Amino acid sequence: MRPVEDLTAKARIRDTALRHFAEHGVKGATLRAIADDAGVSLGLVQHHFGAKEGLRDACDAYVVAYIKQEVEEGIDKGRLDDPSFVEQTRLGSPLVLRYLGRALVDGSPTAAGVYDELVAVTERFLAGRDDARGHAAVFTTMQLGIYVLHEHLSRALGTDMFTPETMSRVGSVLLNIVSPEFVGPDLIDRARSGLDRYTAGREAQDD
Amino acid sequence: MRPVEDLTAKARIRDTALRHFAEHGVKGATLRAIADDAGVSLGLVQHHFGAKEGLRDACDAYVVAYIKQEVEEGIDKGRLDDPSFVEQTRLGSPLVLRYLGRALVDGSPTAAGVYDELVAVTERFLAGRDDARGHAAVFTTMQLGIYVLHEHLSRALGTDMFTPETMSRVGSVLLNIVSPEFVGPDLIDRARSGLDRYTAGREAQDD
DNA sequence: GTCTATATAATGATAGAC
DNA sequence: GTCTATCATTATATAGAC
Repeated sequence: MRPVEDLTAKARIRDTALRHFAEHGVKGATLRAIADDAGVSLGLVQHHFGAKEGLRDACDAYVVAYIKQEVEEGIDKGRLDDPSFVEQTRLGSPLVLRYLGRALVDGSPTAAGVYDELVAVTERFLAGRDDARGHAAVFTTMQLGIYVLHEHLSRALGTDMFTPETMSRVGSVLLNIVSPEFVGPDLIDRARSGLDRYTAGREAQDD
Repeated sequence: MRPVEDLTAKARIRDTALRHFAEHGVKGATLRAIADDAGVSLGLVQHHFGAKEGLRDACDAYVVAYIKQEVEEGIDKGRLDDPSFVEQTRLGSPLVLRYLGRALVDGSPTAAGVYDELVAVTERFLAGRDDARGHAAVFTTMQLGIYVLHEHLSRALGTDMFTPETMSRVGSVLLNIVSPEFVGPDLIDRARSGLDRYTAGREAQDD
């Protein structure tokens, strides 16, 4: 994990904006607060990103690229078991997911595109079912809803939902709620054993 | 259904604010646009509600009172089969649910209270289970997520999700996704037959 | 690349007339 | 209760120096 001092000012501004947009929404966040928090002047923010819209676009693009890369490395290249990959995901994903959730509510076209893609993937997985699209859409929406409402879920659970322990807990609960009929019993089993491996690995690591 | 002209200006402002806050969030909505849309001056908005915060509080209070009344009449008084009650709910609920979803994201303490209450009710229902609170929290969050992300779900489904037909569709899909083990097979059956009655009644009504 | 200073616009809040 | 006019504040955008 590289220290923040190593990042260029531009990257630092973008990272800070990601946090502010995720927490307050695009309207609620201010360029001044972002500049202050990133340790630069307001002018520099404008210089690098032109307008607020430009900064938002940069955040959108970053998040899409991040997700794309995670999918490629984790699924396509099968690095889901690689400890360094898991660690990297554990650190980077919460912010990206919080940003994505908020962007969905704020009406970002880019985020809408990600949503549509997730629905399409799920629909292909459910191909042949009765109303595959409806099931894919509702299921995807419910899962994303967890990230969008992370603040409330965290309050209800008593801890930040993005901590590894609570992510395990939420994942486990999810597997109990979803019908095995729906996703297929074998997939549920695979997910459950994957979750167990993750939890076990985390506990070993924390020692 | 009473015409809008019958409403006092104050009620009209509040109704309009409900829509604007639901769509753009509190930060994104402007008092001017609300005043224009309600057909009154900016000054009158301030006169009736003092500040933006006051208007938001009024909306929060209205929504809580609405939900409370729906629960009382629908559940406590068992009017769930009464056509006039169903019709009233069908007209009023979409806006209230959209507002509630957005208020949850905007961080309204009142909305957070509603969320907590819903989790508590669900937890009592699941009492005795392993990690009842966790299951109640995740399940409640996923259901609310559907309302929060209504815009995207509607796009994915190809129609506004708050139309009666699509509400039926979503409800039906939901019953397929949730494990009978989780809520209990008898409740699933009851919900399914309730949904069938609702759908049948609606179709008869639409003739 | 980075900063300071300034201009411009939008928005919420206030005051007072009718 | 309702309006118009004005003020004050905040935020974004621009210009230009270093």
